[in-house]
Amino acid sequence: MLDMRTQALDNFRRRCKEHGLAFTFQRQVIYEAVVDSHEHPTPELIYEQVRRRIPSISLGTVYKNVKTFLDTGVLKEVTLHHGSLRLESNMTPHHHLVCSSCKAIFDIDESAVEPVHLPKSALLKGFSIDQYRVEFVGECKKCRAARRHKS
Amino acid sequence: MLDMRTQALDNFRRRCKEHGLAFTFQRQVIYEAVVDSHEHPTPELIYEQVRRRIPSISLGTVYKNVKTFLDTGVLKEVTLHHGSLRLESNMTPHHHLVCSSCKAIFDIDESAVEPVHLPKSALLKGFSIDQYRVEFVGECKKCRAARRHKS
DNA sequence: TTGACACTTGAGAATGATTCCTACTTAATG
DNA sequence: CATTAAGTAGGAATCATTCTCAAGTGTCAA
Repeated sequence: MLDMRTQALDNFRRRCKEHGLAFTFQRQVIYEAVVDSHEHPTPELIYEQVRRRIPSISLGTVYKNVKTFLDTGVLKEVTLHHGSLRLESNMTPHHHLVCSSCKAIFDIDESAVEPVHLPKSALLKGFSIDQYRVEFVGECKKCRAARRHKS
Repeated sequence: MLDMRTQALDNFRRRCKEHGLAFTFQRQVIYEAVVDSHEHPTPELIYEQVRRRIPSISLGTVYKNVKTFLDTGVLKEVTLHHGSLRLESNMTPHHHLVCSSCKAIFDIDESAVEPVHLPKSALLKGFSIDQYRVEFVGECKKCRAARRHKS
């Protein structure tokens, strides 16, 4: 038990070093809160969890470190399109091509992708499935060109 | 040309009736702005477009009607998770099962879904693809049960 | 170990996205 | 055409997120 704690701490300390981040207690607790939560939490939820261990922590610190973790690749975000609602008028099933840099979204016709079957694990959980979409994430032509110019 | 306009208008008028919505000019212009934009626009962007035709329109009206369109199924949203950042600590490739009602997200192991090949259309557009994810959308056990109780 | 310096924290103000409220129109219906 | 339910503009209110700054802490070389 204590071993696991210590080990987790060491792991995180190493990870910070790898990513050039200073190790702080706040960071450790925030990171652990995300890992321990199996529900893809929001920053607000993390804040609630972390406050149990560090009552004086500020919401701003949670946001700042979440951002740092995202920037350095310690964590990921579920969707690249949080922040603002994006609308869709094509009501027929189709897939998406997303640029991770400029967030542009291109439609891909359903027929261009071979059908995906529902995984058994989904049905086991009592889920009813209405549809699925495949999201291909990459970099669009423009953004690639722009990045080359810089470097 | 004029025919197409008239036809589009009639189409939209019919669609409103089908969904029990009053037909208004604002609604028509907002809807057309979404359909004409091929970039999965934000409400703000729609607002800018619509203002060219109806300078007096208010942003609130755009939001309200977008919401109405979403509620009635005239439009869809690209992601169910705009609004707040959702974090991911599982850095290995995997897929998601999403409840359209409570927005819960469950992970599905990559091995549970047969590999999807990249569509040619993506490559044609000069896109470089890093990864893909499949998102299965449906209703979780809890939400289904809750809905049954109501009705 | 220590000191300098850069990075981090907490608190609150500021911003951006979205919803709510209200008084004033307008569309639908008979 | 009159009634009535629904929609509109405008602004205030709310929620999520970022920014600012003064005070505190981690890092690294000596």
